[in-house]
Amino acid sequence: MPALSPIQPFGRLMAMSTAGERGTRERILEVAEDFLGERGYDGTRLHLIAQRVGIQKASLFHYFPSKEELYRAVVADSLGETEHIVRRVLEADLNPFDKVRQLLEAYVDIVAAHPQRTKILLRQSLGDVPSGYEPHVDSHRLLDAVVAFVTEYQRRHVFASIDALALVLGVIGMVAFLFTSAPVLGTAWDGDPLGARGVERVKRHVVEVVQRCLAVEAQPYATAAVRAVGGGD
Amino acid sequence: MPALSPIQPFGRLMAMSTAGERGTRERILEVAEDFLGERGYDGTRLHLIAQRVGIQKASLFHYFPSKEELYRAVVADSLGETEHIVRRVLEADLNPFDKVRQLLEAYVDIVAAHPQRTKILLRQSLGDVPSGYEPHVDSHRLLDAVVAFVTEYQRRHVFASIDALALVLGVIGMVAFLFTSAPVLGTAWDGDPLGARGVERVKRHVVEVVQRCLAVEAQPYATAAVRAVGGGD
DNA sequence: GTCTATATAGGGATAGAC
DNA sequence: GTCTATCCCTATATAGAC
Repeated sequence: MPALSPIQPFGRLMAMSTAGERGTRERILEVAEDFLGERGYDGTRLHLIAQRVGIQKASLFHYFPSKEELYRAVVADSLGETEHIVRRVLEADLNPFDKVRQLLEAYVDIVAAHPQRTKILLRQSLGDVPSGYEPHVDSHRLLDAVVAFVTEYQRRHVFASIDALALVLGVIGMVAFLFTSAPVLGTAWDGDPLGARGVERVKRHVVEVVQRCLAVEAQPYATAAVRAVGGGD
Repeated sequence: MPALSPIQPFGRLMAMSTAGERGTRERILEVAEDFLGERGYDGTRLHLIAQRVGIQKASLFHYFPSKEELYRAVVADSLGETEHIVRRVLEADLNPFDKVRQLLEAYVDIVAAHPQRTKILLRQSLGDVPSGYEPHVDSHRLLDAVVAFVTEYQRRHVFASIDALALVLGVIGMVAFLFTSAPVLGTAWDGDPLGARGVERVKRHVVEVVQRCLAVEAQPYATAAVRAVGGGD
């Protein structure tokens, strides 16, 4: 039988059994990710995971010692891929505004491709984790890297001096909420936000917002603009 | 756990029992709001609510027929106050940019004053509701009203023609995430985001972001807005 | 209206055969 | 590695005394 490493950075890609079939363990992770995103940790029922995978509930415990360990495995998996992709863009050789664009587009793509993961991370920030679970330091590292990138170009006056940490955190929340809320709140949203057109729409919007926020020289427009147009009715 | 807000919105004021003392029912709602925000619907334990209120678990069922009904009562309460405040600003007689500012400041204040409510609403958008629960139409109405306000001034070319629905939804997500994530993710965030300074920081940031987004002629790389100001009228 | 005691269900986890 | 059967606990909810 194949060696199943307990921790798998991008495990799903390579942890195939020698028999060539797709690992049951990987299938469990997929299904669990779905349920954890959709229903949260407390709302996730192991027997439903087993049912969808097509095994008995007890068999789950052959692969994961507990519900909490299953949760940790799912989270580690999710974070790993996101970090990998974001870092690659971050380290690319691009001019800063293009890098911002690519960073955002890549991020939106990830979120759109794995909405359940995003929900899990959102839930984490809400404190929806197994009791006694401490949030990952990994995500901090990634966050810090992005903030550092922004700050560096602010120092050089290429980006406007907007609150960098707030901007980055805000964008994460913005993207996450756009995708998760649209099915519920967005009656006016045209079509499925996770569909091709929806993703493009989110992408376009987020890029525009952030580029406006980072554009230098665009500060005192607020009241000025409205007066210029003669607004205020 | 932090003390709960002394402010009593709407229903809680009048739903006194004939016994005449300060409503136990209201106290239950307060505590339940706390737990529902902090732990989610599935994660909320009735016996803990009872414990904190200082009654027996069974007594809860004297006031609410079920956990789900308790949840509905909490949500109705929360939504009511938010809608009331936002609408008041929305209908005020202000120039559009000032209205945007006040709208945002009021919203941030509400969220900061009742972080648990925000979490509950965020959780709703994640689908974290009692099974068989259908999301509120009320919030749609409010959302539509805000979007209509933005759209109207876009039509008049006072606001830039950015995706209005995405902007509004995005801001909601942004604010919510800033408050909920900072305790978890924001190691670099200076102090408690829900403290006075944290709230001001969020407020300042959100106002800046949105005003940049709505400013006409402030395309990335462009300096049109600055020229407009510099040139005077 | 609040309590004690209990009913009932369901969930996570284990034992052990195959 | 997967199954059946079951343990054990906790959670919602009810019954009924005071």
